[in-house]
Amino acid sequence: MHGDLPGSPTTWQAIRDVMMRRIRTRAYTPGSLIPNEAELAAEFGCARATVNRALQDLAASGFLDRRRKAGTRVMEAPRRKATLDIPLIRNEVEARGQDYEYRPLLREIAPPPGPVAARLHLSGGETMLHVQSLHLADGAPHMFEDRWIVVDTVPAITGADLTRLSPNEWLVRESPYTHGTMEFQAVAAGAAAGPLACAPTAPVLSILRITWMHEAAITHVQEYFTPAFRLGLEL
Amino acid sequence: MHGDLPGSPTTWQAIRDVMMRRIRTRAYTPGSLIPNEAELAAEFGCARATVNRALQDLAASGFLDRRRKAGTRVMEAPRRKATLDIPLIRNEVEARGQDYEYRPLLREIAPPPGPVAARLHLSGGETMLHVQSLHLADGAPHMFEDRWIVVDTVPAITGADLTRLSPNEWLVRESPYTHGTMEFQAVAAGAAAGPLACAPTAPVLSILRITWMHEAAITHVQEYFTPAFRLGLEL
DNA sequence: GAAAATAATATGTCTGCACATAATATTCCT
DNA sequence: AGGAATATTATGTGCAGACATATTATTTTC
Repeated sequence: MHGDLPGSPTTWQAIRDVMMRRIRTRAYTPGSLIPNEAELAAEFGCARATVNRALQDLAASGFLDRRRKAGTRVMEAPRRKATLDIPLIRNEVEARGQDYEYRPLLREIAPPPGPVAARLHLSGGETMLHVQSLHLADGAPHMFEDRWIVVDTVPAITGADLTRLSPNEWLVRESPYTHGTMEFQAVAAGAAAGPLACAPTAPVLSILRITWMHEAAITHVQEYFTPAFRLGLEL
Repeated sequence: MHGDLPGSPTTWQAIRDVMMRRIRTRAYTPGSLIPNEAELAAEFGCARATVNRALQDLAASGFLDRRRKAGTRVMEAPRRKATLDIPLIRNEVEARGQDYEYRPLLREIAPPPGPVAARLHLSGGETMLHVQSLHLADGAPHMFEDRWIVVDTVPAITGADLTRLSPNEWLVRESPYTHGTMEFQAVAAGAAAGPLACAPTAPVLSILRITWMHEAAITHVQEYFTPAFRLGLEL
């Protein structure tokens, strides 16, 4: 069982990688107990704290399940988590080497429509900033966004210049959020067909995103991507 | 600047949470340097290693940028990464309190079509297992999957009983993967319309997933969800 | 004045030790 | 036998000290 570390430096990352390999290759099978920290420390020739750091990392990534006294076991269904970073549209477009352009289409103060108010836990009488805008890549429509912002939560938004900076970029910079939700679905382009220059029946990927500052809703955005768009991510 | 910890226990998580709050509330502004580890250790009245553990966690989460000698600064655009766990369809359905059912539709040995071969870096002459199946929730169609499996990479699959266990569940149990990719897009139901019992023009969410064992492709799956489906996740 | 050598600094990490905490195993008592 | 008290065990976390490493700042050299 020895021979995995050829006398190499015993950093906690190195130990994590060896353990990861053992999990992947099923040297440790799903559901089984792995040796305890003291034994592993002896095997790797390092301090127990170093093993502990490595195993904590794997547990945080969902590959191990650790419980005091019960020991450490390999997770049955290694809940593969895809980490999908949510880049600013600008960065996403520019990362592909394309030119980014932002075009504001509408800006008004209005009360929220029923579904928006409901999702944000509002009564419906609040003052909200309603913004529609189009994001372009190399001059072609890329994404149309329909956004509602709760003015009470982010008062400074009313004074923001949203002609050059997109509301999302402004919010990211000026208004941190504590949590939020996202929903992906496929819809017919419908009202977004005009700005996206596609057929109203064309299937488009739509993302609904809602963010919160503690119990106060910040914003509600529905994004409609151009029909050809594919959202890719690594596992 | 003191008074954040009322003499409470100084665990690294507590320190992380205090620092997180300072970032969120802009006590530390984006782009700015925060005090170094020694200073923070003095402030919190703990060892430097404890502060280090806390800051490493925040850096791993993307809130801080740390560099030797340069110090630690708050990330300009806290790249929020949504972690989307990829549950087995069975678990996803059952988590909603619905009955899960799996129905195999097709099973054949065939060479891969061009696009599949290209994405898996195959020549096109390989033996592959082609499987189509339908996943149902409470008796209604939920997802249709069209899967190609590289027999050379997973020889045992040819002997697997896929009439009761879905190929995905079999693969998760028997064949670990090293990495993979996912792509989301909106498409017209098309050929999936039959199994999903919807119009061929209905917009459906489609996920393309490819997994690898080192350089060898394992499987290529195209999943088509029922039109009403929304994929939700937390930020 | 430009390039090279040197110093200073902040983070990265390991070690050995101590004690805390949670969960299980064992013993003891009635 | 049943239940409560106690011991045992594996992980969780803290501490102080030491050295490694990357990067920037400073000084020296030609």
